[in-house]
Amino acid sequence: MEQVRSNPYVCNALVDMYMKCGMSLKAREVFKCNPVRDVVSWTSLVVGCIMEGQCEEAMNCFKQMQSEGFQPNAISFTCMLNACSYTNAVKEGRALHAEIEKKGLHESDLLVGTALVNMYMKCGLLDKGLEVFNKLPVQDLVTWTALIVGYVGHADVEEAFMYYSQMQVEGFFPDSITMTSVLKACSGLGRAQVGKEVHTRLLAMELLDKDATLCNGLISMYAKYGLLADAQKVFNNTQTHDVISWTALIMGYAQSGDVDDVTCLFDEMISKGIRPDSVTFITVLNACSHSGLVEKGQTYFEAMSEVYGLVPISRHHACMIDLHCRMGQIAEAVALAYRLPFHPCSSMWRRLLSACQNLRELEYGSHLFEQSVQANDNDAALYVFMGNIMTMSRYKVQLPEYV
DNA sequence: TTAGGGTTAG
Repeated sequence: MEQVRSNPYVCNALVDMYMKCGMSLKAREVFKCNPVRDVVSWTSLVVGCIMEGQCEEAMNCFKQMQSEGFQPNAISFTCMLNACSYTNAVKEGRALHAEIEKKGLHESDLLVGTALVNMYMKCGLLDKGLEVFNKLPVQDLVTWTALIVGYVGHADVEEAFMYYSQMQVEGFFPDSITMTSVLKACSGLGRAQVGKEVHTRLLAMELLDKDATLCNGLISMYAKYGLLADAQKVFNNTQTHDVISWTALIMGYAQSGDVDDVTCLFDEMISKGIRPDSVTFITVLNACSHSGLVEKGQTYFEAMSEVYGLVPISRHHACMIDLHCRMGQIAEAVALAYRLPFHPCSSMWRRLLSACQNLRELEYGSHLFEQSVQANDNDAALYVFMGNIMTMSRYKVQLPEYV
């Protein structure tokens, strides 16, 4: 065993394995015992930190590696650029870019170039990402996809489609990762026809049988456009359904206002052995709220924690408050808000005050207004609601005199 | 002999 541990290659592989298995303490132990630490051992440590979401720690490791005299290479730069893109660390990313340019690594190594493009795009510096992309001596499918993903991620879907076309003109054939992003762009484009064309393309590429993400993306896209028959057809033609496929379909029906279909689908999902999750419940509770089904909503809300062990978050509570507000049950809505396990957020205060405005509830309104401005006195909407409540409740009180 | 690039839909 000692012989094995004294071999630097074995030590590096061990650090990498432990880090990738989430055993960072064990990895660090092996790292410390490594007789010949080098840029590879340090990089394994850096990658492990990034995988754990400890990007700041990754940057510290990178600096410490340099202070101990190890020069970063193309691989360590690539890893650090990833850390920057995860954390939006533009300043650090730019500093790495400068070092990379000094060494000419972006020109000699396409993986470094792609990581640079990706870093700028993820951080929202789209023009800079495009500039780096254009200056690369060569690009490949991954580099093009990084560019497209960047535009889609920042809701610039027209640009994304433009580069999707240009990529193909340049002779690069999209794969399932490219298409996942293109599909996401279709949902945000506002033109269902383009989505249908992408669907036809996916069928021709024979990607749908192999990729559940693409199928779910298609269901979701059709649901968003209100094309329920198309969403249902993709769902029916898909071999296996997970909670995401079911919820996407349920969302489509909820959007069309058909609460009976929503509850039927929910029951069917359960009967197939798929457990609903937090998002499924937000969808179902919203559907109940829009249809004014207080008791049904209450039943789902209780089942969420009692049957499925899910802890309601702010959005679930907001649905229940909204449900009572819609039904004019202001006392119940206020009671819910005061029983929350956290302070009501500003949208909840606004929802409650808006209900008071509609109901001309001066007493509840005044009380809620005081509470809400104590929590958030910068929200101008609260003052507007209160002004309206006062004006309208005065009208309500005076009304009998004029009748 | 060991470390690196693009996706995750509801």
